[in-house]
Amino acid sequence: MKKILIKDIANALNLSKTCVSLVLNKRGDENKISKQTQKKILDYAKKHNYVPNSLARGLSRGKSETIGLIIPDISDDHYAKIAGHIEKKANEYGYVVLYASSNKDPKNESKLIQSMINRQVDGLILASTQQNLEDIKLLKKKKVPFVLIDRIYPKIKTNYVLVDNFRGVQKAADHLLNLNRRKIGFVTLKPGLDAMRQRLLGYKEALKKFKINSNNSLIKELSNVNYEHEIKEALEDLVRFPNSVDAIIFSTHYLTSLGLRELRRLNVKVPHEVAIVSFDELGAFDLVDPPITSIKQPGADIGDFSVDILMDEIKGNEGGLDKTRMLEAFLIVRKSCGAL
Amino acid sequence: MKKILIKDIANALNLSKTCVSLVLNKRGDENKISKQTQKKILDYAKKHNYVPNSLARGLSRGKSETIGLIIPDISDDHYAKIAGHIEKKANEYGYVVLYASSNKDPKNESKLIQSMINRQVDGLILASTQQNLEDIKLLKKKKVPFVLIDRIYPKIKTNYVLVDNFRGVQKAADHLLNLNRRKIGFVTLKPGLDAMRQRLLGYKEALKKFKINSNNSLIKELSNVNYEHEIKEALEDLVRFPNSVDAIIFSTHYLTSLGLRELRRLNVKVPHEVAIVSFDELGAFDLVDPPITSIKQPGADIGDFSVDILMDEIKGNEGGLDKTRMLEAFLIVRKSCGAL
DNA sequence: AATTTAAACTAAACCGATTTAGTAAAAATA
DNA sequence: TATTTTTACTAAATCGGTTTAGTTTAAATT
Repeated sequence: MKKILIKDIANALNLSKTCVSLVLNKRGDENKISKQTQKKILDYAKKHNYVPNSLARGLSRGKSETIGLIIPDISDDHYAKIAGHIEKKANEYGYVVLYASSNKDPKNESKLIQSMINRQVDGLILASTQQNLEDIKLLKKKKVPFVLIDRIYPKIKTNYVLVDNFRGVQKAADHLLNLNRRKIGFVTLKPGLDAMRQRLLGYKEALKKFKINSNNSLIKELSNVNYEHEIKEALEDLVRFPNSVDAIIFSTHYLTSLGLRELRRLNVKVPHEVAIVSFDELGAFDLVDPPITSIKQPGADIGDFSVDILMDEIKGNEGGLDKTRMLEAFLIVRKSCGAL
Repeated sequence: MKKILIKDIANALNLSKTCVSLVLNKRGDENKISKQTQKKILDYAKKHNYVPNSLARGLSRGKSETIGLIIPDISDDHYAKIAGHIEKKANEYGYVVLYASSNKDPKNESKLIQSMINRQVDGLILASTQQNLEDIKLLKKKKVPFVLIDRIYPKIKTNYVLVDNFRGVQKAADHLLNLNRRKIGFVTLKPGLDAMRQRLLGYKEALKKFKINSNNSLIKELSNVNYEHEIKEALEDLVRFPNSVDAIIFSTHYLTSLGLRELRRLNVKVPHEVAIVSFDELGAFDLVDPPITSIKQPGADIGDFSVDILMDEIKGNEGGLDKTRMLEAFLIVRKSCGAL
């Protein structure tokens, strides 16, 4: 029951390695290997359960039927969902996924890109830390097929699969405004990420269209490392006079969770006193008290489209068409915004 | 800026490939390569940013510094968390993770195991479908280093990292019993998985110790494919006379979510009329109305221990000591059980 | 001075595939 | 019948490393 190699098949059938290899790669006909010989080889291979050594094959062909996926953190709900879809779709194309989490560290990300490349991945899908301009440029120059998801490098033209953060938040704010909420707070993270910037802009744009002056004291930008503490003060400030907001938009799901806990502590009635909307959601948001109105990101589409584009890229099409797919985020209306 | 190979370094410095390879693998001293030569090689390599081609290296050494991780589904919260920890820990050991989801299909799992092996992974961590006895036996026979997590094959002695499902549920039931709930329902999946069997046994054991006869009509075993529908009828039956339960234990988090929705639809007051406890939890369970008492699985430990054991296994120790780590699950008490 | 030993490397085989550039024998054509 | 084509393969190079078994030169020992 030990591993069987091409050489073994060749020896057993008194044929050359070449012949066996050709047949096993379905290139027997075009190379005029007789039908009988082909059958003999195929049968023998099946019977002895031959499977090629992917490393050897990858080495000699310079490809590996593997794509690399680098994300900030696989244990984050959002990325886990995307990863699941990417894997499924990649499998359909006959590819396997090698994944790695950068843990939001650009240095780490850089190493991982290197590591993926010398593992001969055929392409990369990357939710970048957004602080790796040089690596991305290099990928482009080296013509490594890749797709950036979720995060944008404004200076680089390439393949992107993005969510329309701007419109997403705008929808949420519109919704609140239409429900006659006028003092809307916005709790977000400092704009290290373009996504955060876009969400803030979407918020401002919505207010503008309603002819409401955006008031900076209603906008709370928390530090990426210390948000768990900062959010307490931020919410107290939003809720108290003179701000006295009647609604809050949280720019990401974990801020929502933390924020809601805080609002409860402050004895603020949601949604009567303050309505809330969350960008992105967690599994049980519909069961929360109150169920949380969320802007839902299309995780399945992000996964599917990124693989589709990557496959295009891999299959030659080196025109370098720089495909960008901007996906819509949807508002899921529940009770927390006061609509129901 | 193109890829630089060992051959290139050798040529540039007028040395042999052997010499360069030895030095780059830190085997220069033991092979008596002069310090100067070593420095020359190292400097040149650094300067030109040499990184070995992992496929070539893997092929020739028969190892790849990669471990394979096969789980039912990466987008499941529980497995995503575990995967995150496995990756982190593996990285500490200098390993990379190749992951794949079996989607709960044994055939698929079987293929993935094959695929991982001919990618020369140095070891496997496997949350099996539990219907792959043959493959697991084969792994053992072939002495492939591997660790099974979360799922057990009672017939196979090998390395396991498991959660004590029995004790976990027992704790939950004890807790409810101590709160004077006496008619406790148990909603679970048909016991395809040993974990489910253990949870059921834990429930029964707790009742037994309290001298309560377990009543089969209080136990609802739903089909793995159709539970979303079946749960409705199951809950109605539990809640109505003559069953009229005063508590329910759900054997996994998604049953809890579905179940809670259903209880709301039935206008059952949780926890006043019916207390609930969930095995395993979802991110926002503390925010749900009411916050859900859960039996929390030690995801971090599962990840860490499984990698530790696997590394032991890989680093020789072929004694085949069949290490088993049984981890405790903890009860997190919140309002849904009526305690607070 | 002859022989051993040590230092500092190197040639070539190997890992297990793929692929290029043939070749021998049979069949077709002139 | 001699030549060309076609059929049905095969030898050997290649991918980019690692590793085994030497080799050469200088230093140490007898």
